[in-house]
Amino acid sequence: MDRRQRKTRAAIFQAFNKLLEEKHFNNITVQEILDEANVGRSTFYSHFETKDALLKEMCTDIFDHIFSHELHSETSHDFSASDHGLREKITHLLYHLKDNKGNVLGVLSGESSELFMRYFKEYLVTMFEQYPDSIRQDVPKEFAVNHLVGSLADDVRWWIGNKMEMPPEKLADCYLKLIGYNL
Amino acid sequence: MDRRQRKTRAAIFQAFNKLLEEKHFNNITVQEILDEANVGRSTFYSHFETKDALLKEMCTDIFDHIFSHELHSETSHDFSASDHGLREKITHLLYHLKDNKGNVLGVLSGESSELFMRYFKEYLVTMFEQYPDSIRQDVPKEFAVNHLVGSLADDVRWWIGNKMEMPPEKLADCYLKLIGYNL
DNA sequence: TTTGATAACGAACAAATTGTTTTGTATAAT
DNA sequence: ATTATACAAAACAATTTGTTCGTTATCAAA
Repeated sequence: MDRRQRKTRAAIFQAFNKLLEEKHFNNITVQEILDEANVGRSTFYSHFETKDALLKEMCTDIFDHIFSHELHSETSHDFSASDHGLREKITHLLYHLKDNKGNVLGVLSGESSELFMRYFKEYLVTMFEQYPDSIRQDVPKEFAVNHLVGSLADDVRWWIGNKMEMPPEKLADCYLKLIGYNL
Repeated sequence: MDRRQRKTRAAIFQAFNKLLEEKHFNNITVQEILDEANVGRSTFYSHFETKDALLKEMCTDIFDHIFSHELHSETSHDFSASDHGLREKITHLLYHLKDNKGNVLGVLSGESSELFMRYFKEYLVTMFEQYPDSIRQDVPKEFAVNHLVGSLADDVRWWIGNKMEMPPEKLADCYLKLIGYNL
């Protein structure tokens, strides 16, 4: 990709993210993004079809980044114990979210988290399916998965809304306690 | 309130709700609402300042209705056992949601549930505060409440999305199991 | 460094949408 | 029956959207 393209794309993302921290998605005009990013109108529309598409691409960008790290061997954050458990997986995920604080704060802490949350949950569903033990058998599976994913996503949103003050290990611990995950 | 006002207000609510079942809030124009409700443009704006205000008023209308029933003595749905427990409270709430299926389906099953969920959670917070026993002590209280409220709201959304097939008692039971509420 | 390609700019544009205003008609409450 | 006012319809300015086009600036490759 051309350096110029990367530059504008980054500028638009950054501007959009900043605006999302201040106001709702619906109330942000393309013109505001243009002014904030110092980008021409035609340039914007050569990159993104609509404002919705922009949000969508920004979300996938973030998750592709975070969850690609998630798949690698974990060399950046060292855990003393094994890293195959759900607890470690969640902790790891939270660390990556924290590393990308600047990118997720706007979309996830603001009032426009709806779309972002949808994507987030999609990824979480696949994550939980790797841990069948976490899914209780005494309730319908579909319900159980929805509950695990929904509550984790919501807890994470709360966490981000609180400036990620709580340490990742602590959040993971609290979450696992509340879903009755005892190992 | 004038009968004519009630009539238009109801027509607008119904039209808006129908449209919400079909498409996202953002993509619904005022003109579509007018056509669906057979209401003049000036009339609409004499009732609601904006489209956002319309959604907001519709949400509060629904909740005021549901939760006012919630406060009454429960004569409509008969529970054999006592009705002071969290389990009964939740079951009761679900019944009322089911009674108002026509009003909540659009706002809560569609893609625009964000705002509705916010209101819903506000009411749920006050509900849970009436049941201190449900809030675990081994995690920060704020976190625990957020988790209980968020997951219940999310479970209810899932339930509504599934056409409320699962019986209220069953849903309440599944939820209480997953939050580790053992009576 | 030159050169060809292409990305960005800026202005102007039509189309859609919003929210307001006005005038005349219909319907409510008393 | 009378007075209030809610409604409809149409016209309106103001925003916003998404497109087009001619020009300039920047990149990558030779």
